[in-house]
Amino acid sequence: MKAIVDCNSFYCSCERLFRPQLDDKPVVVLSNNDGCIVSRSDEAKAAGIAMAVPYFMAKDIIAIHKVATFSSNYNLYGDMSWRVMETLRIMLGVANVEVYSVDEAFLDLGEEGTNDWEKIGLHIRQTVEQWTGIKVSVGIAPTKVLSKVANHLAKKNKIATQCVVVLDTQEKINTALQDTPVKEVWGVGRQYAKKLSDMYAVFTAYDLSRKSPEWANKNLGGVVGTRLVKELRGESVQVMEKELTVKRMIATTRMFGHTVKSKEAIKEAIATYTSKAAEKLRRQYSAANIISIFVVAKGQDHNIDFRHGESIGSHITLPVATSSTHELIKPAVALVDRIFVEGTQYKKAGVMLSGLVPDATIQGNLFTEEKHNGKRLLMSMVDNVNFAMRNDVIKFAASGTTRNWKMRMEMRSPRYTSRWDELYEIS
DNA sequence: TCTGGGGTCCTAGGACCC
DNA sequence: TCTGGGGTCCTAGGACCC
Repeated sequence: MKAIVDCNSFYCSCERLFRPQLDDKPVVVLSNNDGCIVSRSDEAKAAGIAMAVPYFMAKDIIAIHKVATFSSNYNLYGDMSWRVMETLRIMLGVANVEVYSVDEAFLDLGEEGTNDWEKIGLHIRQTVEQWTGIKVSVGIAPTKVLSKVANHLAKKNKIATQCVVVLDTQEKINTALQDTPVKEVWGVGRQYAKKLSDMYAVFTAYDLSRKSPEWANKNLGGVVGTRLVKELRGESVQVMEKELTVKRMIATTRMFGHTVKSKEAIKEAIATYTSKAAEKLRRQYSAANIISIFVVAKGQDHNIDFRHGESIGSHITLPVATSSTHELIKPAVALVDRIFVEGTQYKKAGVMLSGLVPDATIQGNLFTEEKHNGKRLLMSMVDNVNFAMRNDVIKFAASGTTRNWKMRMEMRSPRYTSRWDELYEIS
């Protein structure tokens, strides 16, 4: 059996840990730049605040219902996430926990059919809450996709289910699938949901489970759809990812706090994002072959995908893969000259590193001097100092010092669990 | 006036190789 | 007039996830 453990309104729950007076009050957390609402407590949902709405559009309803509002505090959420995952690893063994996202993990519960899955689910939920203070929902079923369905039902019905739903018989599975609109199935997004209902009269997860894998192969994106239907029918084809996987692409992209029209400011931002991306790169012991940048002008769709849109992006393939900030910054900043247009107001920029390889086995280049991924040791020291002291104590001059393009973050709570000078105080 | 920031997998088609 | 049969690698683009 597989389980998925999903933290309830994760970012809001983290904020409440240190403000228990907010426990039964509406709470929301905003995205970077205080742009949209990305996490809502049940009370905020009940007040009618939708997911992902722009903050400025929700301000009225927030005021009316006195909703506690926070900027996102990723240091806090990251640390709490680690505590939750560590609890699961201690309970089930490292090999049986697959961290799926900051607030979700799949568990492998083994195959014995005699287990009391409800009891196991409840025990997991209670232990995580007791050890970390974070409330979770647990879905248990024969496959990953079905466990997601179970989890969905647990969250929809917290009181009756005690946040644990088990689908261990075909009967329970069928009932659950009939209660689930097809668009809520994991792997069915907006496009497929529309196609399924408009063209094939598939409205519920149950309808989809009645289709054959061959049908899915033809009409639902090939092998992806095939796997999806098989999982809905109880055949486990999505295996647990046992090993820590390294990322194949690393991106750092941000909206600016205000629009920016000076080329120098754009270059500072690109240099800063490159430093951030390079840190992520070194954290997973990778080096990058390709560096891409993009900018988004004021009028353009801010959601534009950084891999597309030739006109605003540019990339360069490096002669030799590297993870050194200084070797990445120079070409990244040079790319700004290619795409910057004088007189344009920009609102967003980003850097993306790809063509990633392990930094221990970098392919040399016949035509360049061998440098051994220059200054790897120096970079490690910079990373260590920045980690131990404070973000960006040491930075590259190209990143600038004024940074008037930096994003807004006006309502962030203290980093209670990861900064000595921001510890929770009891008076 | 103000709308996030990351990631994944898969497929089709073109270039190129023998 | 006729014109093989495999491969691989890369890129662009489409879908999805949180």
